[in-house]
Amino acid sequence: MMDAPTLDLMFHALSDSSRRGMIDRLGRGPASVTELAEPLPMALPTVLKHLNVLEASGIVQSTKTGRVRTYELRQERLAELERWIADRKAGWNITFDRLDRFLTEEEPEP
Amino acid sequence: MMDAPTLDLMFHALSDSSRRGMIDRLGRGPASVTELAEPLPMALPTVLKHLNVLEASGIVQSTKTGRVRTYELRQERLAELERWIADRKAGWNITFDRLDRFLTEEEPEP
DNA sequence: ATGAAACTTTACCGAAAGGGTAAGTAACAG
DNA sequence: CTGTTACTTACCCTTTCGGTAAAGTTTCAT
Repeated sequence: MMDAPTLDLMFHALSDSSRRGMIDRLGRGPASVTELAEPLPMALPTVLKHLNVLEASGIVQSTKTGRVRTYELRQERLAELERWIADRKAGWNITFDRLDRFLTEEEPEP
Repeated sequence: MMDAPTLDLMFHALSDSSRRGMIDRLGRGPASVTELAEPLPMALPTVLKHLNVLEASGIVQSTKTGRVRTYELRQERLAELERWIADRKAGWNITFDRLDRFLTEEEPEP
């Protein structure tokens, strides 16, 4: 069960199209800062900030080897988010309606 | 296929726990502004802003009857978001690996 | 016709977000 | 040991965000 602050960070991380672009890129395998920055129309330090946001949210993970830092996607985290949405999308309507009918002793549906 | 600005709005809408609380509430059926505001520790105008954010993103929809405005969830939109995440979670790795092997005429896996 | 209920609008505030420059450090390549 | 590559840090600037109070509007009940 993901807690509220984590959900804040993850959804916020996804709310920017540059960051989503990086995620798309990482979907095809790990990449360095420079590789991730290359298609983006912004300065390197700005890219770094985006990557920090992504990593702080847990969507992405990085390790440094020599002078290059390599980022990779953490699909499990995306899976958790997907689950969160799936739960809301479904809605608890039917279940609660049935429960309510049961508790109030009304007629079952025809 | 949802466009970038829409994704921005939807993910941003979900990045606040008060707004997610409203979504949870709406998962059990439509509700008025007052009902949605009731559990939240903030002034009405603030709640209104949150609802506007949710509605602008398309996650929620409202109609006014008399003096009360009723909000309801739009699960289709959540379904679209879920799909977006699912696509990234899966990763295009396998497909591209196979394509790459095919294009470069390497040996197939043992 | 009056008043309460249920929003709505306006105006303002402090903090955080997204962007940039400039300068700094760390590891290679020669 | 010097230059270059690949990040990293430190600030600065502007816009957006979440929140407020106060005043306005529209309905509904009496």
